[in-house]
Amino acid sequence: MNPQLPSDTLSLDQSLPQDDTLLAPITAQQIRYFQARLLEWFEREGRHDLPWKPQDCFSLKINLYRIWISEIMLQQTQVATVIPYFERFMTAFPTPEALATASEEAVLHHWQGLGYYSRARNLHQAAKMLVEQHQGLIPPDFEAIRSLKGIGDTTASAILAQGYNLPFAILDGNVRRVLARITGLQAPRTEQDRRLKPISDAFLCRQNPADYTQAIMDFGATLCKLKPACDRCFLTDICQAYLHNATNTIPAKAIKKTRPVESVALLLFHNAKGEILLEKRPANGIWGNLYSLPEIILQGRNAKSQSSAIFQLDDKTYQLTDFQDRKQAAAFQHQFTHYTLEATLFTATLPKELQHRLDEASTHNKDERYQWVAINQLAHKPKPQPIAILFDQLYPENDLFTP
DNA sequence: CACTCGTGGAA
DNA sequence: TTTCCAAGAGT
Repeated sequence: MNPQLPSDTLSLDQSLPQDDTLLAPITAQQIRYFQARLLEWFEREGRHDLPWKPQDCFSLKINLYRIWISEIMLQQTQVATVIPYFERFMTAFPTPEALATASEEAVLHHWQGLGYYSRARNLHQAAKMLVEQHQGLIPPDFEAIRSLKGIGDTTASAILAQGYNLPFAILDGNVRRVLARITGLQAPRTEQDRRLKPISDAFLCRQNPADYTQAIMDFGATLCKLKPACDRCFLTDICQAYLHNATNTIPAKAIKKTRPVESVALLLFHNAKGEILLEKRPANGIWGNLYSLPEIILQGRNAKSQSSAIFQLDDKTYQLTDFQDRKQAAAFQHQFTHYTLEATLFTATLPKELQHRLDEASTHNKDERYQWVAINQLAHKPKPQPIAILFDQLYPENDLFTP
């Protein structure tokens, strides 16, 4: 027996919150009924053709690797969006070793357009650790894989449940919707997740964790959606949210916040060779380590970043007003989840002393923050999506900027 | 623990 | 059109 398995003998009365936040008490009978109907439905109408599902033509190691990659891509991202990215990624990096030995730039390039780019950077780092410490084979050990960058509680559990058929319960967006509605859990967002953890554990079908985990996610993604299809649902007779006409208020919705606006100027410089100047963005903030155009913040989204200079070389700083021949060439808006970006594109010429400094630096260091790149090489650089779209418009003869 | 981090689908 | 938010994790 694996000593790390969650307890198989937990008592419902002790582990579940049987109080007034539930519309009705949870019973062992309700759980057995839920598992049986869910697995029966999954067998008949589940999504059995997802490309990361384990296949006999792959080894255990490769099947686990594919499940891992898919789980990272699927974080906060819908299945239909992920599938083409997954196929391209697997062609480029078919094994953990291939991913570990690739450059971060190549990994980010295959992530371009998918968003949340820290996933790609963490994945690359985790692949190196996996190859070093476990020969590329994801071990059946929760703590070991949980310690890898980018793998949290839900992803670790999903990998063990789907890859090793081990009884680890997940708590993702699907499970949150499904189980909050089935049990009728009415609680604010933070308290809700704390309550749902033991509930997810209790509902897990320990005879078949792999199918159960895929089943509850398929159910949440196709029927028990944000706007649920209760008219086609097979669980309305035990769904407390349905029985109390509360599927619209369960689970509790996030508090909505006003989106701040950030205004930036983007600079388009050409040199004598017809190359343009790209900025490799810092590793931490938005679009970390992606290549964009040199940027000046005109109006920040918080009080801290009200404005910034474009270059700071030695003691001299360059701001928008230093480029007196600048001409506005384009403007666009880009909506993030948490703020709105307003960008104005300017063409300008680079002062000669500044151009000399950049030429010197880039011949010495390929990882320099500012790099001259030929137009026909732009497609190979990982870019933020709005920058890729902008390049598509500026250089329509090269139509390879967006994935 | 509240905030940060992308993009596109759905209504 | 605007708004919400999806197979979350890191800080």
